[in-house]
Amino acid sequence: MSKDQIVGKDRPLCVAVVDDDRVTREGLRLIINSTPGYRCEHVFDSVEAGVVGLGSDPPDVLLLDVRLPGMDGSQGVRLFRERYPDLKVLMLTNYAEDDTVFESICNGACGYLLKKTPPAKLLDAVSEAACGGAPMSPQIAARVLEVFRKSKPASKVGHNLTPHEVRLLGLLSEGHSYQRVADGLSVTINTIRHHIRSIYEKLHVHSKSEAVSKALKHGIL
Amino acid sequence: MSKDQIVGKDRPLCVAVVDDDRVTREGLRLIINSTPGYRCEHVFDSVEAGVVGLGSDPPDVLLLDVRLPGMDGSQGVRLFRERYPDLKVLMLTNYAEDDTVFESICNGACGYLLKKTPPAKLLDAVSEAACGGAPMSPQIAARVLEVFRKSKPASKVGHNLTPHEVRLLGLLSEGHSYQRVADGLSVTINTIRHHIRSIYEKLHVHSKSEAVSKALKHGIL
DNA sequence: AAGAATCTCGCATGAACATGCGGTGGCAGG
DNA sequence: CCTGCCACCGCATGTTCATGCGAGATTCTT
Repeated sequence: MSKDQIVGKDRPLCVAVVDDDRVTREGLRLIINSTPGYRCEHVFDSVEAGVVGLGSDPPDVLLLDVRLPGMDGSQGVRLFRERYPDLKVLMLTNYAEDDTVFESICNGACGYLLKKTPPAKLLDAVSEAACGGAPMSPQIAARVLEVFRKSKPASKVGHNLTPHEVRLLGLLSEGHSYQRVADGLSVTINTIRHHIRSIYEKLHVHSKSEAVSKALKHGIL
Repeated sequence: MSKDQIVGKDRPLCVAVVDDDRVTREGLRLIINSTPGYRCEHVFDSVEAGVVGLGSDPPDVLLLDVRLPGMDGSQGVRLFRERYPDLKVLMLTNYAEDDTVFESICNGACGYLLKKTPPAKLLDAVSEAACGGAPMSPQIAARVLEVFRKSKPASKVGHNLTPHEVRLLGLLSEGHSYQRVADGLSVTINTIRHHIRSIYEKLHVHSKSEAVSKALKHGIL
């Protein structure tokens, strides 16, 4: 574990917490401060308080609750990341089903933990985040993978298309005309037309845009 | 931890291993069998050997090496999943940089671990996988998130398009002609033309197919 | 009340496309 | 050897599209 690269050095790993629940907040602070190599100096009850409270001395890692009064954590992560580009933000949530998972990730969160994560694993996750990793509770990771899979669904299935036809389709999707494609591939425009015909038959479409749409949605491109 | 839901019950968690390196293979078997609640009865040195060797009694979890002689693990995972739909496949790899990560995931792997993962964490991951989680080494998770972010980049940003224009674009991507869209929306074809013009300007494209392509890639549709 | 944005509609012209028909040659498998 | 699949080439017809120029209506902001 690359954990040792940080923990155990002269400087302790600095963690801040944003959570509207006082018990959780202080509990985390206690856990962190009672572990050698970790330090928690700042806790806040909202994103708004956090962005001003951190000042010019940001921590290494921020534990950020998802559900907060005022600005949501899933939105807030963007604020923090804009102000402190090196800050690693770990989201905390009670429910793996929460759809804000994806929003948070797109906004720059580097990890996502369930609040029921035991202290030892939580601290593990903190140091892994500090090292550039992306610790996630397995339930949450499962949801991410699910979406990930859907985004690249086919990948070689239903693929009657020949490699040539795929390449052609790719060029068309970039907005090239038949003539441009023909020139690019050093063939005649008539050849292009022929291939397009085959593509249309195989994809059961009748226009360039429909072909492109189908190809993209089915992961052919 | 939902681990307790499986481990500790009457039936031990059954694990199989596919790895071409004998030391790794037997090492894993030893680790697993020397831990209460886990059982490893089958180890194989290739995907091919695994798919026939498992027979009609598949394990709960399969640890599958990525790099293998013959069929790659990243491809093999599909085979295993087709034959045993309930089987959870955890990929093992030496390098987090490996691009087969994504291929494996799309092919049905439920998790991805670095081989240097310590035994305790590995067994943890196994039981988490068995419970439907998706354990991933943080370095690998970081790569997944990176790709994930890129795949949903805009989603509400750069969205100059008006709702009408978006709807129009959607219809066009389905292969409808201007006239059909016009009829569908009860407007003239000239109106459609005008909107298309605006869309082209905003997306900086010059053809239907390019517009559809850009819209799909940027998550506008 | 002025201005911006959006939606509506019109016309004209050249370019691009969809689809019909035809043909040659190569290479794999039955 | 023949049949199918693929890549290549040609032509002709009618349809659709891209883009130039206009204009009037609504709604929301300033």
